[in-house]
Amino acid sequence: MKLLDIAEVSEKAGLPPSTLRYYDEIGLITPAGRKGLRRQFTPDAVLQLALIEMGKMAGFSLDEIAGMFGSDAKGDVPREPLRRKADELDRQIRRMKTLRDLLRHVAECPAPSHMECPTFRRLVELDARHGRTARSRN
Amino acid sequence: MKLLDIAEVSEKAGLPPSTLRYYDEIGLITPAGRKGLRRQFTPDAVLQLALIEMGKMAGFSLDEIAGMFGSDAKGDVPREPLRRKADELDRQIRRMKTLRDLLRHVAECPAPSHMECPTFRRLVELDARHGRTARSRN
DNA sequence: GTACAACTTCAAGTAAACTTGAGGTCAAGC
DNA sequence: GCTTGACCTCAAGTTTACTTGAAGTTGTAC
Repeated sequence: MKLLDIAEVSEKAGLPPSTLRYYDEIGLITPAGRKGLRRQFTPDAVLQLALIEMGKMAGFSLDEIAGMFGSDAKGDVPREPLRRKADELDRQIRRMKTLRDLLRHVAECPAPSHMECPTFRRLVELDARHGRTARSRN
Repeated sequence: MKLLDIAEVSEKAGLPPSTLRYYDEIGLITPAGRKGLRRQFTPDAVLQLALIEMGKMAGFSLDEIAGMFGSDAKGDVPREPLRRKADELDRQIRRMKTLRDLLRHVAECPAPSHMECPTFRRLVELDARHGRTARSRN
């Protein structure tokens, strides 16, 4: 299997080498080996990094991401937490759709101030009610 | 108009008073006035905070959020950037749906390692292609 | 009119996720 | 076999978004 060095992975994943070293340091990714001091990665590392980016984009911490896909070795990621994360994502997607609609509305709405626009208020209030149970990032 | 003191707003918004003070300090929210030293807020502050939470959840920085809804006074938030943010949100929503599907799949899939599962790989690769142009959080 | 709980300010501390820089190592091409 | 550029390590610095704590102030209830 052909191995890639850090610069190639960095390039393909669109992340600086310093980030890859950091991820290695915290155990989020693991080089397949070393050539001298230099890290060598399998091509799958690029895929793994795409996965990590996805997790970050969804607001998960690197720790959480490690928990989801990291314990590959054991073969047994607990399923129930994963389902809960998926449900959480569904709620988050709902809220993001509301925010998207809000932004589009504000871009169109002639009201002097958003807070005076009933459509705007309705959307925020709707979210406030449904968002109660959803996770907030910190 | 009846004003709320910081504890009431904190309670209704589900945020600690220290956070409200911090948001005030950075100009993200503005108390309607003071009673002695004490901040007094309009009921709308609660709505505004819900809006801020939504923005945070979508991965916007407090600065970006201020830019979206903050310059209320001027009455003229530039529309084009807002539309672009909305489009960005659409892409993000697409990726989050992929991640959600991935999580659900991993919770079900009997493959010994995700990376060996072709369904898994296909989903990640699909995202990697589409995610290229999308914003990454930092 | 005094007690006190709830507010206030301001400086410093914290956590996550990196980046930067100094000083060292080494594989590859000439 | 030597240069060189790309890698390495490790410590310290950076940014964002807060929290904490000490020391002071004040509206409200008694």
